[in-house]
Amino acid sequence: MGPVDAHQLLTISEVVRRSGFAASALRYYESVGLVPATRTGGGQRRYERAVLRRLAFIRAARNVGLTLDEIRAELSELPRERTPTKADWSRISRRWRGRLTEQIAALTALRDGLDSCIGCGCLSLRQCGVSNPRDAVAAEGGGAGALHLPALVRRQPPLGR
Amino acid sequence: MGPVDAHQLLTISEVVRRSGFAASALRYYESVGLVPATRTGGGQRRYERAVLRRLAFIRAARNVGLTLDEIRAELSELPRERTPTKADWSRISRRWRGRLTEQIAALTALRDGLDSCIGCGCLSLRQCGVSNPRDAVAAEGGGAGALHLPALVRRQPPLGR
DNA sequence: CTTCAAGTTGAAGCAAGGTTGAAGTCAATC
DNA sequence: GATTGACTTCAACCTTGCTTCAACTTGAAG
Repeated sequence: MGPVDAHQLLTISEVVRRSGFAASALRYYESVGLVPATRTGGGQRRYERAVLRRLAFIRAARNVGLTLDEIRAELSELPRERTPTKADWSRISRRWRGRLTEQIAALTALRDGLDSCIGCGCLSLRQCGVSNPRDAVAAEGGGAGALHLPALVRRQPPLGR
Repeated sequence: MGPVDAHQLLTISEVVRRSGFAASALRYYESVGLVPATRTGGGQRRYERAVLRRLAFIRAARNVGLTLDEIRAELSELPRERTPTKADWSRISRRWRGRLTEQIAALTALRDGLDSCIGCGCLSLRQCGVSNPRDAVAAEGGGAGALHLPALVRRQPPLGR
């Protein structure tokens, strides 16, 4: 097949090549309503050029740590089928920035807590901020100052509903 | 039952209360060989006090982003059943520190890339470092400098291989 | 027309880290 | 001795974000 002529519609393999997403991912994205595709008479997918931008947005959002659901929400906030303005993008990227800043702060706090622990062997439930973010202990003596770890960072494991 | 007497063995519910882990998690940890428990004649779990420290270690390691497998590896590095020395702990926490520092650097780079994008609307596959870490594009014109995002940070969502 | 890479589908699988439920047991109290 | 609450096991299920498979069809080149 190949990138033959200056068609305005792209085959899935061209989108794969140009976006870096796997074909299976593209199909999956279509199935969950993230990335639209039209079809040929025979049922093959044809993508508009605009999906490349959409995919770039998706990848960026994934890098920032958003789930596909969250991405869907953000995408739906961009007025359907008018090219996003700088104001749109600016609003969104400011939110992402805040999110990243939070994550950074949390990790930094964790690392600094760790620093203050090195060599102390204090890894005790009651006293150590690194093992005891948010003071999950309740009774058992007055808790020392606990490291507050925002959920964003704690979110690394799926958490189980 | 309750924390009746100064037994040296703890029931599962006491460990739940004092560690903050769910009982189901404790059972799971035992099943994967992370946290040992003895049994009463009737088959109920009894925990030694030391497991509280072990659980604290596990929580701290989870916070740092280790998987249970990695945690098992680190725990096995601590000589079985001698109380870890400060040197042991220091060695480990230095590793964790490095890991956190990497994560922080990656997030910071991502945020700065975002900063340089705000308002530019440039979210294009070829040019935008935020959407194009590691330059996944191959051909299609000379790629601009791409943000290198270590896997560590990308790991926030479960990832599915 | 033939050929064959490229495309299609739906269901199932994987990875991690648990949770939930059913069905039954233990232990301490009324 | 009966009730109650804490505990047990085991298998099945959950979530996210895809990938893989098998079996078939399209479509463009020769």
